[in-house]
Amino acid sequence: MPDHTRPPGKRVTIYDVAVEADVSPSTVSRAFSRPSRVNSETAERIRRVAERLGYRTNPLARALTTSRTQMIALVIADITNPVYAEIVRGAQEAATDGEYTTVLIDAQESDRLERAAVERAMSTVDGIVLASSRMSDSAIRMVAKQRPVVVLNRALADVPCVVTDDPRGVRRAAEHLGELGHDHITYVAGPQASWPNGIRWRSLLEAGMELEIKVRQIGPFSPTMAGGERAAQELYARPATAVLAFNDQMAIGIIRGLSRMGVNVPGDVSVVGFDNILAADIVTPGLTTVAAPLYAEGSAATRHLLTMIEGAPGHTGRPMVLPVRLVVRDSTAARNPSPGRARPSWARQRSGPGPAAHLP
Amino acid sequence: MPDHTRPPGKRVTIYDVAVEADVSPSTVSRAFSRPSRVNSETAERIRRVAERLGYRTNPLARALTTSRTQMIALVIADITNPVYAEIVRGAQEAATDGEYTTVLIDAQESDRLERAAVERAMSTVDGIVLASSRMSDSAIRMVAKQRPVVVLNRALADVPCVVTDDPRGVRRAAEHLGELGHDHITYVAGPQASWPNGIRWRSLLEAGMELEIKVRQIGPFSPTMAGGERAAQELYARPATAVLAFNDQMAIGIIRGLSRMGVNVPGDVSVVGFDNILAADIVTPGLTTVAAPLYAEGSAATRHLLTMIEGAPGHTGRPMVLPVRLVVRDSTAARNPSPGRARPSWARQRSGPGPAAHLP
DNA sequence: CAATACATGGCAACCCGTTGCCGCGGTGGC
DNA sequence: GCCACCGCGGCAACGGGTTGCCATGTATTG
Repeated sequence: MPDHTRPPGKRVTIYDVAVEADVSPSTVSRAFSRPSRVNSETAERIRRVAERLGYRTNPLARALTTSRTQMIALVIADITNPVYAEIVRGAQEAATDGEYTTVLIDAQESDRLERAAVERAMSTVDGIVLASSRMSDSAIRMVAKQRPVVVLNRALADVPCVVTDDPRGVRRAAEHLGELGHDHITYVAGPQASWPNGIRWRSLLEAGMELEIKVRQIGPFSPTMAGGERAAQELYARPATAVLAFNDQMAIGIIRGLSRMGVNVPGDVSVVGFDNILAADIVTPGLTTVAAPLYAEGSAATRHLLTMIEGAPGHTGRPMVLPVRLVVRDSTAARNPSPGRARPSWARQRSGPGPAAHLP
Repeated sequence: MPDHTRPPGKRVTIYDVAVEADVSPSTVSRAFSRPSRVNSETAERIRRVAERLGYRTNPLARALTTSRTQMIALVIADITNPVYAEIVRGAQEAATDGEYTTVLIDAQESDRLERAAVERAMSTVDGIVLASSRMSDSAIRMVAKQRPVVVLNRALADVPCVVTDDPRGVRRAAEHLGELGHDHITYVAGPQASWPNGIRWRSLLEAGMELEIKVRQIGPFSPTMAGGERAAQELYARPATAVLAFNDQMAIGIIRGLSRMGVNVPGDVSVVGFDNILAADIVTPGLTTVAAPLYAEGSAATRHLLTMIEGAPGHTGRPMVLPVRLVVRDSTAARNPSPGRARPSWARQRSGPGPAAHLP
């Protein structure tokens, strides 16, 4: 059984170093926190003594007076959602570069849990990145009053935000589907509380207007594969040839659900997702999707947060917008020109009542 | 632009509460940290005053004397690896239940980064969970000397460990393949530095012995999809009918690689993975795999860590072993009985002289 | 050469709780 | 009626750095 108590001398402090280096504790302190404030030779000597004694500055004690812990909190909605992996990595790396440590908080899609965790962490961290927060605007503003905050994937007045260029992504997806001959796109909505969900739908409305493509919305559904499978059932009842899903997981669920019911993707229906998670590339068919720069999101949000912590104003004017791109894979194809092929229930149903309306 | 400075009175401290409640600061302190030590009416009064003033105990100041921060570090090898998502969730939840906050450290598969990050976090956390550490045994022991540590997925004398029952999982996989008529299993190895990799191979050797199945190993390959695709090429050159991959990502890569070369899974080759990541269920064909109780791993390791922090000895005798189970999907099938089908290079190569030499 | 400026280091207060120890008043035992 | 004990609260010393201010001693300037 390991022994976690240093045998005699406990922990090495600046006082120990001070005695050994024959200077006062304050000089030792300055040698580390303000090297310019002390003679370089003295500083060097102190550093050597500290090294020899194995001194490590105690971040807690330092934090007590400076109220800087060199830690930031990263709050994500659901760690099992692969979207966040890259975001976390980006944030983590930016934090490490700035000599900060990251406290990860998984809100588990719960407003309550998120608030409680943020509350608890708040006094310990120097700033917070809220990625896809489930909290209300006012709750976020509350937090932003007490600590520097950067919000990811959500625009919010008076709080610095980083968002992706979803309108452009949706537009590109719509163009792509239009070029394939689709004149009607069904948006499969995610959580209504999700900010990107609203943006994506409105962007599609707009794109449809300009491109002369009809659009409609179904949902909301849970933003998971299971949600997508439920959406597939509804899609089966009210067929479409082109579908834009709120995110990749739903898109994958939709494809699975449709396949199970005998509907072919992309033969009968084209499906486009959002985010470009890793799985988008390994499913069959490969998922056409709007790729968000996940790593860059985490990184940009964190870097901005760090500058705020260092005292920068925190541009709250307009959100920082990150570019997206459309990744075309195999889940989209030209609109099937021969409805005469043997998929009667599906093909016929589109155009009104018929005997085979609800065949498998 | 938000203002992060409380206008007049800075932060509320026990001293403010003490004045207002007309008691000494120590009484306020005790009212929160040792309620039994103070008259219940007094405590109640103090609590009300504190509430009114918006007092929050400062965890840093508390930590300074108690040297307990109520934080633990969770170190993972690679956050983009989906295996860790569930582990993190399990750990996170256990930590939250125990009123602890989690500091996540992503080592990015780098020994150096891991050591640096652990070094930095060490003085701030009460304990550390090392999930699939890339550090050397001695480095881990070093850390374990200074803080309570629980190691996940690795057995290490003198340090508490939580591992999965890989031998049993491998055994089950081998039995499954044996029942399907396979008399030869190829193990596709992951990183040699990975502790589970060694265990899995040795377990397969053993299981092969008992079940009278021949085994061989190829690799090592990187534990990623790309690594799996490279392995597929080698498998193509030296064919096999049954493959056990180090992990699911490699298994998925193998299936993709083989498919691209015209080899059918499971028709020509059965593939078994390890871990049962989410993607295992959504690829085509669905991946047969040894499911590790990922959530339980994170949870068990963390709970054990917390008991150690609370002063329990930390059973270092034998590792805690978590059960696994075989999840059978569609990537395994009976060994193809008709080598006469049109896949000459593949079928012939196996048996050298006679075409049917190794039929069941 | 006097006067001012600067570099350097020490002193002591401070950050905000925690805790060992002591004292005071009240209660119960004998 | 005396003493031991208990419940409760206060005092003061931490814990480990940080930092404003002052005291030197040396360098610069006029």
